[in-house]
Amino acid sequence: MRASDRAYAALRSDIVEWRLPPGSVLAEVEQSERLGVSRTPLREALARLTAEGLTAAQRGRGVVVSNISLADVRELFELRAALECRAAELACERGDRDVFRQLHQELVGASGLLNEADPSRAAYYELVGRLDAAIDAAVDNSYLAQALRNLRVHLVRVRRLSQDNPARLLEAAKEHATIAAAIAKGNAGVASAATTVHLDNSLDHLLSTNTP
Amino acid sequence: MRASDRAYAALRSDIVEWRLPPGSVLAEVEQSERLGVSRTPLREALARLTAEGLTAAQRGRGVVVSNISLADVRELFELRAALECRAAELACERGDRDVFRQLHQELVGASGLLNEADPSRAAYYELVGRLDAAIDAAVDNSYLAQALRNLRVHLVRVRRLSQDNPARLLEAAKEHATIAAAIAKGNAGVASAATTVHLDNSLDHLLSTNTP
DNA sequence: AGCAATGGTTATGTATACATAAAATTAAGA
DNA sequence: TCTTAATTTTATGTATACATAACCATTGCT
Repeated sequence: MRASDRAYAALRSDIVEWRLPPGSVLAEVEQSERLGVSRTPLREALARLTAEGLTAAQRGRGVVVSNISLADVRELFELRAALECRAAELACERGDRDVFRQLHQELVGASGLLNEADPSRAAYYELVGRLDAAIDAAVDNSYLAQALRNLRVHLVRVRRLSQDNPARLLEAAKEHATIAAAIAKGNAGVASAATTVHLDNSLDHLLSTNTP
Repeated sequence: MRASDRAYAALRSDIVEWRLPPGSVLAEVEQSERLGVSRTPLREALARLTAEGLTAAQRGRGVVVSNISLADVRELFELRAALECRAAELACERGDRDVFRQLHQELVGASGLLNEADPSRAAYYELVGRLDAAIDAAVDNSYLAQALRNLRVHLVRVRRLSQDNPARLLEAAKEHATIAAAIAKGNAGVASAATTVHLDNSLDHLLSTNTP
C-alpha cells in the first residue's frame, strides 16, 4: 500500500471519527511525523481531503479540518434528498425486485438487531448499508454513485452529532423498510416520497437533539 | 499564483477542450517539462484532476485522460436532472423574483444573440451561464453548488460532442426562458418540469447528432 | 519456433534539501 | 504605553535526488 494512501485513510478516519475535531490545524511536518510518512505523500493526502471538503486550505496557515454547523447539516440533507429520491426512483425502473423484497423482509425484522446488547449497532448499520449499496447497484450510474459517495463521507461525520437512540433507530428501520417495499413494487412515486419522509424525520431528529 | 494551480488549470483546459483527447497518457516528466513546472506540483494537479474524474490512475502506467462514451453522457444527464430539478425547485422558494424576471426577458430576446455572426455563441452561453449562477445563488447551498460544479466540468467536455446548430440553440433558449419564468412565478412544479423537458431535449439532440 | 525467464530501461513513489512567504515577536520611536 | 516596523522564526511551495516497481526486450531453453 502506498504511503499516501495510508496517510489519507488515517487522516480521513481521524476526521470522520472526530479525533481531529473541526478547526484542527494539520501542519505538514507534525502530521507527517505522527503518521510516519514524509511530507510529499502527506501533502497528496491533504489535497484529496481538501477536494472532498473534509479539510480546507487556509492561506499561510496550512489546512484545517472543516467546520460543520447545523446549517451545513441542513444543506447536506437537501443535497441528500435530491440524490437519494432520484436514486430510489431509478432503482424502481431498473432494480431486481427480489433483492429489495429480501431487504424489506430483513428490515422488518430489524427490531431484533436493536434489542440485543450491541452498543455500536453494527448489525443494524450494516443492513442499512446493504440497502444503500443495493440502490446504488440498481441505479447503475457511476456519476450519481460518486456524488452519493462524496456526500456520505460528510454524513458519517454528522452521525456523531446524532445521539441515535433506540426509538429513533426503530422508526428509521421502519422507514427504510417502506422504501425497500416501494422499490420492490416498482412504485417510483412512493419510493421517492418515502425517502423524502425518512430524510425529513432524520433531520428533525438530528436537529432536535442538538438544539438547546 | 502557485505552480500547481497553473499546471492544474492548463491540464484541465487541455482536457476539456479536447486538446488532450480521452486515452492520452499524462506522463509526469513529459507534462512537467511541457508546462514548465517540476514534478511535485504537477502530481498535485494530476491528483486534483483524478479526484474530479477527468483523469484516471492506471496501475504502473501513470494517469490517462478519462474516456467519455455516450453511456457516460446518459449517466451525466441523469445526475444533472436530479440536481438541476431540485435546484430549480429550491430557487422558487428562495430566489429573488425580479432577478429571474429580468433573466426571462433577456432569454426571450436571445434569438438576437444567435442571429449575429458569432461562431462561438459567446454572448448566448454567457447568458445561460448567468441563469445557472442565479439559480446557484438562490439555492444558497454550498454542497449542492459543489456537486453542480463537479458535474459541469464534465458537461463542458461533452459540449464539444454536440454540434450546437442555431435551431437547437433557439429551442434551448426558449426552454431556458420557460424555466426562468417559472422560477420568477415561484412555481416549483413547473420549474422542475421545464428543467426535465429541457434536459431531455438536450440529451435527445446530443444523441441524435452522434449516432449514425 | 514458441514460451519463459531474466536483465535493462523507464516511470512512478518517496524523501529531503532549499526557497519563499507569512506570522509572531521584539525593539524602537512617538 | 501603544503603535509600528523590522527581524526572526516557522511553515508551506518547489525542485531534485534516490528507491522501487512495472513493463519491455532480449536471450536462452524446451
